[in-house]
Amino acid sequence: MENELELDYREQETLFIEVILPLALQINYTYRVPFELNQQIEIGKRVIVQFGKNRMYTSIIKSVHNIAPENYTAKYIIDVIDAVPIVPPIQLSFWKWISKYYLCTEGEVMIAALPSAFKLASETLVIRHPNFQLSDQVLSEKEQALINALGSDKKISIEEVSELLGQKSIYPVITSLLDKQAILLSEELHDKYKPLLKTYIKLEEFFLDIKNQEELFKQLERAPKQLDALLSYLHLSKLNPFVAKQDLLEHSHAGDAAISALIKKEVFKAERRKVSRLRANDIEQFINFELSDAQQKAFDELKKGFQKQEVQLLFGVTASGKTQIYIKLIEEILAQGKQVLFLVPEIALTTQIVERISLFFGDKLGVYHSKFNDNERVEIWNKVSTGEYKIILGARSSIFLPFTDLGLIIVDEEHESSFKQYDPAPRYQARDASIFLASLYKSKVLLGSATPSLESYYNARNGKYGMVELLERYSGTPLPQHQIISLAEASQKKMMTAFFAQDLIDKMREVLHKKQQIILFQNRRGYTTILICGTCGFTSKCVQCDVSLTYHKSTGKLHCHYCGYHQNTLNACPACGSNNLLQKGFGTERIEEELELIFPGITIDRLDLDSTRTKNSMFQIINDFQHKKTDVLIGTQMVAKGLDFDNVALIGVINADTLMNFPDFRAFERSFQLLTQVSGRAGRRDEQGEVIIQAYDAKHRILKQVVENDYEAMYNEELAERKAFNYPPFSRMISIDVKSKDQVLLHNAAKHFANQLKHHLGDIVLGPEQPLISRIRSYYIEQITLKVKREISINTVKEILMNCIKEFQSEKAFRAIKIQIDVDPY
DNA sequence: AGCACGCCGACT
DNA sequence: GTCGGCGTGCTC
Repeated sequence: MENELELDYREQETLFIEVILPLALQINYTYRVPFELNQQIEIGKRVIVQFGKNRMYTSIIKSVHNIAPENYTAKYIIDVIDAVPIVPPIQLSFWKWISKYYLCTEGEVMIAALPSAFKLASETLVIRHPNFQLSDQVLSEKEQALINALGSDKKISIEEVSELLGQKSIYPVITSLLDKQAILLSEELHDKYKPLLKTYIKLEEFFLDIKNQEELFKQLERAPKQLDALLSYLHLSKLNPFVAKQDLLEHSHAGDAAISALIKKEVFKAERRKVSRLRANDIEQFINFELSDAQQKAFDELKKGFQKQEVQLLFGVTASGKTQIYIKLIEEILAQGKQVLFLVPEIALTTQIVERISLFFGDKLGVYHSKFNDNERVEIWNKVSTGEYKIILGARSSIFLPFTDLGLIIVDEEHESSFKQYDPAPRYQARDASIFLASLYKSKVLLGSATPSLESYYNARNGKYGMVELLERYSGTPLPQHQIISLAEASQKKMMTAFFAQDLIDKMREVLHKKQQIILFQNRRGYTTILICGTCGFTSKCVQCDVSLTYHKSTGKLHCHYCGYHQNTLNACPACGSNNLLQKGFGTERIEEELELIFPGITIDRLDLDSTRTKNSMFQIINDFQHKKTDVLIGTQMVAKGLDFDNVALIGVINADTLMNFPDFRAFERSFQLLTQVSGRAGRRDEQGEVIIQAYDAKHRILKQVVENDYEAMYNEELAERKAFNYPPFSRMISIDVKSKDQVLLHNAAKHFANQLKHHLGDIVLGPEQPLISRIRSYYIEQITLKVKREISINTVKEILMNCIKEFQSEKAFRAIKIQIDVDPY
């Protein structure tokens, strides 16, 4: 009764709403609600608004009030899209926090947070879903009209749809048709990502009961093939209730027809699922496992720790079985009826950890990932919102999903840099942001790593986080043995063949002879072949960026890694006309070539961004290596992350110097982490692996610390350095990029801006400096860095910074200068 | 982000 | 004489 009165009252009220538009706008915009939509207004729902002359945008209701704006007449909103809010209030506060902390607009957060199907705009194109059959669904009159208009292959923009239907309120129609999978939005057409699907068979639940099963056997007596299929299923399903149809066909004498018959009889259920890359013994290991004593102890400690502190760091050496501990912990949270967010680095999503977790939790688990197509992402969004999905495994952007009751966030490999988004804004750190997110949901956070980031370890040491250590490898396999080879010495003694020292070659020969496998690690693909003139030293540069072009054998062209520009390779030097052009440097391609010369006849594969792009399937490369079709796998960072192979006897690091010499204050920390992670891939279940690291600076302390697996020593020395030079965790950094197409103007502007900042903030302002790459995509860049001591209020600094930017941009001469801010730029 | 408005160069 | 280049400012 009371409710009704309230609604009655609201019906006559004039409502205004503040909305978040998916644009980089500094201020909020106010719209007026027509009376007939009053009741549909709710914070977190999407509304369609006109913004500017004739642009339509999907925006999110941020707040509702009845204060008419004074200086202008608010436009009416056009439509309310959602029946229920799609963004919960907690997430809206989270957006706000992100925008304040990382100095970006809420609109930018919205762009990052919502799948694009949620952001239809007037120019979005609609087409008919290729698989849609008219008979599939009951359509309303309007829906039918749109489908008819679309024909089989017409593209119609949202704006045209509106004209076509003769009404402004078309979004419910679009949403409903999307729901029914009758239409697609244009963005999805370009989607290249297709998960590999395979048919899996499962027994209907009714027949899990032994009595029902016996009954079934009797019924099938006269259908021997079907009986055979059933028996094979029962045998194979011991490991996993989902059995691949293919396996079933191979292991039984039954054919397709028999299985189809059983599906028809509702004995079997068929399901298309993403292909599992795991072999049976892996599955077994992960379905039926007991925690080892060490794991159990760590698990108990974690639980105890969570009673005192919200954030716990699980410091477990490589292959210590952190995943099993995660699983047990997830089970406990699920038992409390709460949701779990499991964050993994970008690359790890394509690897085994996903398989393991998804096998374990089945349909309670959703995987969220920027490469998934939009339909899938929307589906996951909705299932998180309704609580159907209890666990979300995903990359950094999954922190924006509409959790209802989040109980735990796990950040696996928390030291990984892919949790940080660099470009575009919001430039957020998902690990750090998730700690704030957890505080909003009153949930716990578990950070896991074998090589924690210095910050996290520092926080744990200072009691800000709890910490649990797991120092034993799960299988009991000893840590691999390391050997450092001095490249300086080897080349002096003429003991080098191409990039390989003789000792490494000898070891490789030995391993290959035993039919075991090798992984070679080469730091960056950027460290590749460049074309240099042997006569005058000329190298080809990118026309838009300040980098040398690199030669790619696969395309036969010179490529820029920053903007994708490419041109044909040169036959003669454009500067001096000489034909003496040399290939210099060594990328994974060159290593592959050289290796073929040294060991003719072996099979080699490469795992890097290029090979996975052109060959289209990282899965294939990994799979081949796993099934021992490949002897040597040459890879970049990718091989270090989340891959487990059990026949790798040797790991070779081609050149560790490129890692350590990287001009960044975290270079040593990163080198330690990467080399330790790479090393962790060595060794079989029962056999110690070997790691050979080649380096010019073979006596470097980081190498020693990697060999001795001495995180503590690395930590202490690094921390002392950080303290001495006032780097994080002893300070916070804000990096400011000043950009312009005009180099001279930029230089003056950057200087002027830096002085302005120095005037207000003093000597915490550093720069401007030219970054390593001073031009990208035709824009020149200069960098100003703020190093803010812990004692100084970061919020005050941010406020002053924003004011300075305002002031700076109000000067006419500097209007065209772009300023980009990155808070915690690492 | 996009779109209109506005002020300078090479074209029917 | 005009068409169109993209610099600048605004969008509730």
